[in-house]
Amino acid sequence: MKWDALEEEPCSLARTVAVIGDRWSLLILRECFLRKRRFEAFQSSLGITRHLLAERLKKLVRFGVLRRIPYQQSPKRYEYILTQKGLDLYPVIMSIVHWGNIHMVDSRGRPMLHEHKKCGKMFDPVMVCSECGEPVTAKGVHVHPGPGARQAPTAA
Amino acid sequence: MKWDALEEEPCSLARTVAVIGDRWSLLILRECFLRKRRFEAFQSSLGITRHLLAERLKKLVRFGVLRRIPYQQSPKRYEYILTQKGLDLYPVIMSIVHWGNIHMVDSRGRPMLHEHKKCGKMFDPVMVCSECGEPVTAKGVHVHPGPGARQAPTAA
DNA sequence: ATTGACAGTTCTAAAACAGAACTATAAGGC
DNA sequence: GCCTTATAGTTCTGTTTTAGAACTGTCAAT
Repeated sequence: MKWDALEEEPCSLARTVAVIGDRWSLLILRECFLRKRRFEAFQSSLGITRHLLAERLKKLVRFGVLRRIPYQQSPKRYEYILTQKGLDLYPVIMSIVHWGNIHMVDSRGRPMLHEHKKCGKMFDPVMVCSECGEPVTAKGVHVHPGPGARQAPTAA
Repeated sequence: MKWDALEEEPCSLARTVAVIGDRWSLLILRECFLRKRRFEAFQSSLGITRHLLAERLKKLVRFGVLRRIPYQQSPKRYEYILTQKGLDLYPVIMSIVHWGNIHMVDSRGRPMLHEHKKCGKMFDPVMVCSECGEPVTAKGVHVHPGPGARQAPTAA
């Protein structure tokens, strides 16, 4: 299956994987959420090759996750900032970080702590139901085909 | 940077990307959450090559996300089920699906709807603070170095 | 004895990636 | 004017990963 085919799948997970499901995109987005914006900044803190970085940035711009904006004329220089679509990836990033915090840290503990400005405390993200506010677990959810489901009986 | 190096990074996101940050692992896990368990089932519904499927399953078992369990003797046959570590990826999967639902669906609408058994309603997942229960956004969070932070001034 | 189901393994060609060098534009120091 | 530095890429070559198809081994059913 080609990458392009993934985007066309009738599955929201597959389509999102087409955007962020490679080795570098999520790491680039991590840097974006840490307020990094420039090519050299991404390259030096990630250790990604320049070639691949240029390509990934193009991809993220093409998908509307980042916007490429000139920050000076002569010589023209651009920086990359998160669009609203990109900012909306925050729960994805945070849930990944949280899983890593629980299951992948070594004896030294978490590399980062997160403070919720509103309440002032260090917190973990919790996923709850938009309707009743109770936590959501795999076993507590029932799946139904939606209007965009594929007709053939294949998973979506 | 090699995949192995990713696992060693002092960053919970990087370490999690080492587990799920490729093109197929998340799709395999999607099938697991949809109660698929067997090699042939994964292969036929994903269209992944058998070679790569075998390798990815091994990787997920090695990381403790899946467990390989015999379901019959003679001939020996195995199936793959989610461990607790794997079940804990549910918020990651759901936040990815939700982002796709908002930003990647075509005119036909969502391929899938999710019902919260507890309240009986179709819902969206919402990420809230474990301490105060209020929703979490990128701008409402402040990041601090934790005990596992790298000493050199590099992003983690 | 033959077919089919299942869970893989092995092979070759194509695509993606790593690592390093190179290009283009301009500012600043001498 | 000439040299160095900064930034944002592009180009090149060799290695690794992936796609696609065919093949293996074990057993049950016909």
